[in-house]
Amino acid sequence: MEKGLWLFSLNFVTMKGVCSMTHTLDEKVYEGVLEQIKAYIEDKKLEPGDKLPSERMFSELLQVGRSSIREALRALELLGLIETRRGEGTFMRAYRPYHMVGLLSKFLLNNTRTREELLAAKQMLEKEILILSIGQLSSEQLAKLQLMLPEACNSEDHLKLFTYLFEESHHPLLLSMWQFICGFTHTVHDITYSDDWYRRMYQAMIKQSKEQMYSLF
Amino acid sequence: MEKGLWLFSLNFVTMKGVCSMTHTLDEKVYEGVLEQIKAYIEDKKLEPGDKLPSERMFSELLQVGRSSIREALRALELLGLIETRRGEGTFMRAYRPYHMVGLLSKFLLNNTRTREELLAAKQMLEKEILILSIGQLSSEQLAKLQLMLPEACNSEDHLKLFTYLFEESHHPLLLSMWQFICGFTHTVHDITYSDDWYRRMYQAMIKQSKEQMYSLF
DNA sequence: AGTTAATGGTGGTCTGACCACTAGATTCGG
DNA sequence: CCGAATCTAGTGGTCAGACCACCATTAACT
Repeated sequence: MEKGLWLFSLNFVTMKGVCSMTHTLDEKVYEGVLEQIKAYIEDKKLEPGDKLPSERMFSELLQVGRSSIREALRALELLGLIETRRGEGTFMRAYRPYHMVGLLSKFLLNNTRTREELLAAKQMLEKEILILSIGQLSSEQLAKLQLMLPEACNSEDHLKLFTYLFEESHHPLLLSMWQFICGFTHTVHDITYSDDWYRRMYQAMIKQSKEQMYSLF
Repeated sequence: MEKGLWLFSLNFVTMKGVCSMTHTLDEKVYEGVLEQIKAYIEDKKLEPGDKLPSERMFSELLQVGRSSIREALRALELLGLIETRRGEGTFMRAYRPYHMVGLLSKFLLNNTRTREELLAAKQMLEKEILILSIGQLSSEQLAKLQLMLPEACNSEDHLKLFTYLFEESHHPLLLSMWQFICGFTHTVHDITYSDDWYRRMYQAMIKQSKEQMYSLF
């Protein structure tokens, strides 16, 4: 049958220490499975959208129980690397950092959910993206930016403006972190900037002056 | 017996659509279990080191199969929230994101785009905590800080130094974010600062000069 | 030809069983 | 009486088999 060409090299001969140690001791099976699946993905050069073998197939290929396969797949799903559709199968998925950020934050915020922390983190991200954007925007982008300057202290406009900045700077990780925090601060009292603040921000952006930008915070 | 005071409210009576839908459709059982376990932890105020009920206990309490319990626990383990010891049980754990980080990094080695993003985010956090620390440290803390200045470009010392800063500033959210990112950059080539950099950073801290601090980046 | 019914494959879940391991109770020997 | 060896109950780790709900395809029927 030769079903094991790239096969699992761990076999648990547990009798009296006779144990073919391809794996470090105490390594759980699902961790080994994870390695093998990764190897499979790389070997077959699977890309987002491609279909993975079924759980039963993997189970037979790797010679481990289906539950172990499932635990490994669950890990990959948590990481946002695969997607499972009941009745269809398991598919590769484009890696999206926000998945990870959201997941993390969900638990991070259990211990640390003081308002001040969230606001500080949010402000930090906004400051950072402004600094990163300095000198990076074309005249067209600057014009767009000017149009987005809020006339009133409107939180929606604020959201739009910074979303635009994050997107144009091609930094999805920072964007997702910021968006997530915004999701929380939205309910509570949020920091609001004055109209003047936005104007000065825009001036600093035009003049490409980091000092002026920093002085805003 | 009254075993279900805070109990799971989903019960899958699958006969002919008689199904008490407390959960949104298509939610997987293990996701519901995750919520319940989280609620249990908060309700019982479990802290790092405390023991959780056994898998079989949870299975009976929540009226779901043990495998579903295990999938939820596996997720918590990946997130670094719990620790399982064979023959002993499942225990709470101080949050350490490195597990998930290690897993993820195995799958993202080749994505340079992601790598750059992570480094940028890391640097942003380090800059921020330095700024936040200015003027907040006592003379004793400054002395400690001075002792921690790395003589060589040592990544371990770097880690210690910033961990100290994050902790002293009582900003666990930023600390967690930073630690998480460090987990990634640890494996790959990391940004390193020169000895001189650390000295100037210390000088800026003493002089309480934001400008000097900013100029480091 | 177009609609409907049957089929096989898939992930999702539950059950029961066995293993290796640990800690505490029990027993034994001094 | 006390220390050491042993037994035991409970735990996580794993597997196998079974069922379910779901989906896509195919086969059958009108």
